[in-house]
Amino acid sequence: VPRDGSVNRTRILDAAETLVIAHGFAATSVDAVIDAAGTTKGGFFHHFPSKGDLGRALVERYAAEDAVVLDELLERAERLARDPLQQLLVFVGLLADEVEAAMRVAPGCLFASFCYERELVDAETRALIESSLRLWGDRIEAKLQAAAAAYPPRVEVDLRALADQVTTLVEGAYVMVRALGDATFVRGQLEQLRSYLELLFDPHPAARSSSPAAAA
Amino acid sequence: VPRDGSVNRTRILDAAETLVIAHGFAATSVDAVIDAAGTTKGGFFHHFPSKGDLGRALVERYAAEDAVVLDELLERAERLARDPLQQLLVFVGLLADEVEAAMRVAPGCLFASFCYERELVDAETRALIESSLRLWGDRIEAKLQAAAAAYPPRVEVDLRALADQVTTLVEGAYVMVRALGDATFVRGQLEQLRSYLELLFDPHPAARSSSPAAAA
Amino acid sequence: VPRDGSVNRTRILDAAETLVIAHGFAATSVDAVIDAAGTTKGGFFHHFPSKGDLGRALVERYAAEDAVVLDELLERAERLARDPLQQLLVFVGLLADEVEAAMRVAPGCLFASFCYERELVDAETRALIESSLRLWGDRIEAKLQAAAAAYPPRVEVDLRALADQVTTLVEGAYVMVRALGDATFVRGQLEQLRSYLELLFDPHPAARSSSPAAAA
Amino acid sequence: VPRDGSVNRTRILDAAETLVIAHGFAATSVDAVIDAAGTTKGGFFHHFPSKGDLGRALVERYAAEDAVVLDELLERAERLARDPLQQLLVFVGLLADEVEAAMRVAPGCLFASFCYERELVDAETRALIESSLRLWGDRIEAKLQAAAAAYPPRVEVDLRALADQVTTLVEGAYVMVRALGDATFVRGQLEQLRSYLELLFDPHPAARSSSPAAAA
DNA sequence: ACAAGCGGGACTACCCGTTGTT
DNA sequence: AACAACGGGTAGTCCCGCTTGT
Repeated sequence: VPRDGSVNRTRILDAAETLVIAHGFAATSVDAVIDAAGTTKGGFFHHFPSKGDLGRALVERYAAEDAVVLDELLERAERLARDPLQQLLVFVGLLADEVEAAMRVAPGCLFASFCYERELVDAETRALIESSLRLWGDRIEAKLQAAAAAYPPRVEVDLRALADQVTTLVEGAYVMVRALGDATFVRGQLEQLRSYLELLFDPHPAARSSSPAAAA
Repeated sequence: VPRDGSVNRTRILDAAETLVIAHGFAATSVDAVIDAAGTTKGGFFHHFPSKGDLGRALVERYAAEDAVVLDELLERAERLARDPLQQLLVFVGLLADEVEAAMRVAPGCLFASFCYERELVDAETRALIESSLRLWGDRIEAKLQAAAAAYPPRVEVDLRALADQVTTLVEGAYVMVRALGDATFVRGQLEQLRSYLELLFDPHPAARSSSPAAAA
Repeated sequence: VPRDGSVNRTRILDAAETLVIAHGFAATSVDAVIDAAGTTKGGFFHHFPSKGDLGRALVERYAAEDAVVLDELLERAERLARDPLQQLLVFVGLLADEVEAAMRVAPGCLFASFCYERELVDAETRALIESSLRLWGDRIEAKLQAAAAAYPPRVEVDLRALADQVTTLVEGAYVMVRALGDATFVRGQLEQLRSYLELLFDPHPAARSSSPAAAA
Repeated sequence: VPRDGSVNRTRILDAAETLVIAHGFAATSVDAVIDAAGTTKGGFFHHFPSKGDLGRALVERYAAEDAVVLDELLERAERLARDPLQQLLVFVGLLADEVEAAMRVAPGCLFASFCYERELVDAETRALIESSLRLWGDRIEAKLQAAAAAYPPRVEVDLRALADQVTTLVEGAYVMVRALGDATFVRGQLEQLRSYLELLFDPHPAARSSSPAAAA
């Protein structure tokens, strides 16, 4: 192997990811990426024939990491609880931790950054984003079906839409956090989802009424 | 009326809004706006001293329209139902109609477009977005408190977070719709919220498992 | 009319023509044209949306001037002689003067410059060049037919090929002049053509043999 | 033989020659040559210290091949005919075949490609081109003198200019073929030259008008 | 001999904003 | 008040050639 270019390549991707999440893709100039990564035009275009290729590589890497996070959270939830409903509740809790931490680092989802410049993104990259988001829905829907089999839902629900609510809330929370500037916002939203799941699959609804209350 | 420059101004804003929602603000060039609006450089810079001023004007107009929509939906909900819980449920339903229709026209929220280029947006514009989003939370939270007073929530909940879930779901849905390409997605998410509200404020939980319909 | 941009535009075209003939089109950078024309990037791209458009404009102007030269030379030849053969001989002589003068200014034909980067030139520009060169053939062929009607050619000849020999020799001479550095070269070649025409349409071949000779 | 680098070198030269004739030298990037030759940066700069060196090598090889072609055509003409005039006529005919075939492969003369970017070519390369073209003139002029000795020319002619007409017509024809897209064009021009030579050195001009064929 | 990462500069294209002119 | 011409700067792309490694 000649000089290992992957180091430089990774530095470029890291710098670009930060900048894209902060400013958007179009507003992130190649020069800015180069400066942040400490490399040069030549080096950049050696690794990425065009800015569009950088975008695709960015999304590819992000999607791969995203899939790993999903797997890990599910796995941990499955280890921490045996009951499918409990696993789901734990999963949502773990996710809240994860996302809140991520928001403190970089308050934004790379996928959303690209979605908000949708018309300028090539089809391949869009497909990558789509399948990444669908993966979350698929995995969570499966868990929901297991939970629904054990605990019949108290109202008729579209389990797919419910599964997609996880990603929807997280994506929405990213926007809200950017607008309101409060990183704890996600947790609040995911807590609502946990309450919903508990109420929806509650086998003994009447027993609950003992705990009253509402926060300010 | 003598020659009214506001016609031209409106045409520029309309064209710009469409382009910004499609491509983002940074990727929307003044020239492109001019072409789409059918005007010229001179005309543009007569109405907007700089591109940034266009951005602010865009957000201002969008915020004003947004406040009107919020008012109207709440008012209609209040006319259609007397019970605060029912008003909320109606409101969420009306909102689903509204947003789904908006998504077919332009699948995106202007606020989110600017949030995703946050670092580049001036403080005044950001403040405008923030207060717009907080307004929804404020109004809905008030309704929730009324509902909670009438129907003690079956689990402890943060009513503010619950109120914010409306905007969070809508913003998240915009991202998801762009990623998945399915405009009906919002409705599915807001239906979940309705179910959650029903379960949360249900005065007769035990009776539910047989009749899944909403109580009067 | 606002500020008269045609002055600036003409300056750009003049500078570009000189540079393209000297270095070729690809090797002529827009920056070099700008410097030579004393204008700026903005000014340049206002008049020519792309470098390719400059190329086309260059060829268009050159073709128009070329057609004028052809007309004038033919007209002058027709005034200086009545006999079609004599007109042709005069025409070739006038052309020699014209081309030799042109070569001292800029030793090259713009058409040829573009032909030598043929694969990079757009179809419209190529068509323009083609029809310009065909025009010379057409006009000269017509004259040749008149001459041939008066003086039957002494050998069978393709009058079209003979007509095209004028442009072929001029184009070839441009290459040779660039290679050998001798601007008088064209005259020598066109003199040959005159001799050929004289011999070909000579009504009294036998009488000629009295003048022997050959130069070193 | 051990590893022979000359194979790779030749592949580079071949690829470069094709590209230069198609696009010109300046417009031919080293990267494009590398791709077409199937080699790499390292390989290229091993054989050619700079792009300019490639240019010179290209011209050197082309000049050498050109000299061989000239020798062969003259030699064949000398074998096919004994009379110097006939040898010339045969030579021009053979040349027409040769050039027409060459034009179908690559419609252009490498020398002319460089001449049309004259200002950018180094002196050594230019000298090479000049002497190559002079060589044709020298050899043909010698033949013409032999012919003129045997058959006194019917009009006073500059034999050097006449000798140079061969290269001039061929170079001019390359331009015309590129412009008009008709590879048979050269033949037509060289046929004119043959007619001219026949008429010029015709010992029995009067007899011609009835028998247009060539005399033995 | 060849392979590939890399440096930095140059090129085309475009962008935002200004200036005159009608 | 509308508009073309213009100014200067920046964007993305590519290019040549050097260096480091095998």
